[in-house]
Amino acid sequence: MRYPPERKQETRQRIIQKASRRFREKGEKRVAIAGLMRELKLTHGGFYRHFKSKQDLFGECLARGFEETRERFGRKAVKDAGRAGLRTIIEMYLSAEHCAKPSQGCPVAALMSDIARQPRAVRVRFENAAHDHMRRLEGFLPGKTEAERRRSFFLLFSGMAGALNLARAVADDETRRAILRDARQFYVNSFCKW
Amino acid sequence: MRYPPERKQETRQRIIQKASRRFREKGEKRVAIAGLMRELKLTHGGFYRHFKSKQDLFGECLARGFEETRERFGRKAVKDAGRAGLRTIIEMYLSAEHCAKPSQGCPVAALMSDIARQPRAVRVRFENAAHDHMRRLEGFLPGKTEAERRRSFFLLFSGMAGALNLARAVADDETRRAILRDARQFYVNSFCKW
DNA sequence: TGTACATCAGTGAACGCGCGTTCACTGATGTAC
DNA sequence: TGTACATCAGTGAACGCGCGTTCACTGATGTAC
Repeated sequence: MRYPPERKQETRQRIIQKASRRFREKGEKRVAIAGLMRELKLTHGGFYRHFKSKQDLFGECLARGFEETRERFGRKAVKDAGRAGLRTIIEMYLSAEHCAKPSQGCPVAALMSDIARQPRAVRVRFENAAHDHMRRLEGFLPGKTEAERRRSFFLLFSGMAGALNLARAVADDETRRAILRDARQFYVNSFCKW
Repeated sequence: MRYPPERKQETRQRIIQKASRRFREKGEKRVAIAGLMRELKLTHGGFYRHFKSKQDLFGECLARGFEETRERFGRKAVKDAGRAGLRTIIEMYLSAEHCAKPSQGCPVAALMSDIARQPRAVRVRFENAAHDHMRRLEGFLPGKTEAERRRSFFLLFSGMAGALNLARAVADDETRRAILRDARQFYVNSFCKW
């Protein structure tokens, strides 16, 4: 059936949104196209009208993941520019809530090792999305030059993503809370004092 | 055929060693039992004489991964106790070489997001292996009490694992080198000055 | 305004493949007598 | 010392399932006349 012209873009965006969450929740390999489309009340065949391949979709989903995270965490931070905003961002990033909901949080934290294993084409898209993400957070980052802020961004977010992942990996709740608490303190101390 | 009694343990260890490397290289989902056994010149059926399931093997492999990393990185650091040794460990952990060879390096860095998605039983084993790893590195860690050293350990290694993963994820060689260089500097500054 | 045709998002069967696990079997070594 | 039997690491076919991708088809809407 033919549908109104804006419908295709809508469907495409619905697929990306759902997939982006599923990927962050389950990992790249554990999300299946057919299951994904079924969740959207579509059939798997139509998928290839929107994406070249599963990998292509995965690439899109990384950028989308950053956007979603900004919407979730950025909003509250925006009222406080610079240092205070950064503190808010760090505390939200390393919160018990973000830890408990990988599907709605930072794609780097949720998909770190998956991304590292992707073919170059996907990693190029990841790098672009990460750079774009950085530019949108630049106002919060310590550093006088762009290069310094870039350095802060990569250090802070890779470190926090590592800590968050470790917190997700351990089995004991007390250990998990301790990891998050210590990391909040450490990253606030290290990055909110410039 | 029946084999000499020590043979079974040998085979078990051979499986763990090969699997541990394959897992770190490809991720949990992309390693297949049959392929793994074929690499060892065995057939897949025999696998279940040694392990209850693939998950069971994965659990074993995490502990083995830590051992291997200690053998690789610890040896050079051992001559310098404390601060100087820790600096060596940090520089090796964040080296271009470790970055390029996930299969022979830290299992946390290689499998971070995979571990976070495992069922509780596997995460319990991971946590135990991580604690054991910490105890063996305790002599290098800053902190007066065991709790302080534990805190240092989790902060330092989760942060470094995040940075290493990010370096592996980006596509551009220059960006990768910059991430590693900045991280070496940051973690040496933060942890080798107590 | 009405009619014939083109478009193309979405359908669902099918292809070819790989995977984790089970199971009846093999046969060299260990053990009981 | 010699013989009969038990053991069990390893074999390889089979089971049941899921996956990414392709493709002929459908049919409501858009377009040309």
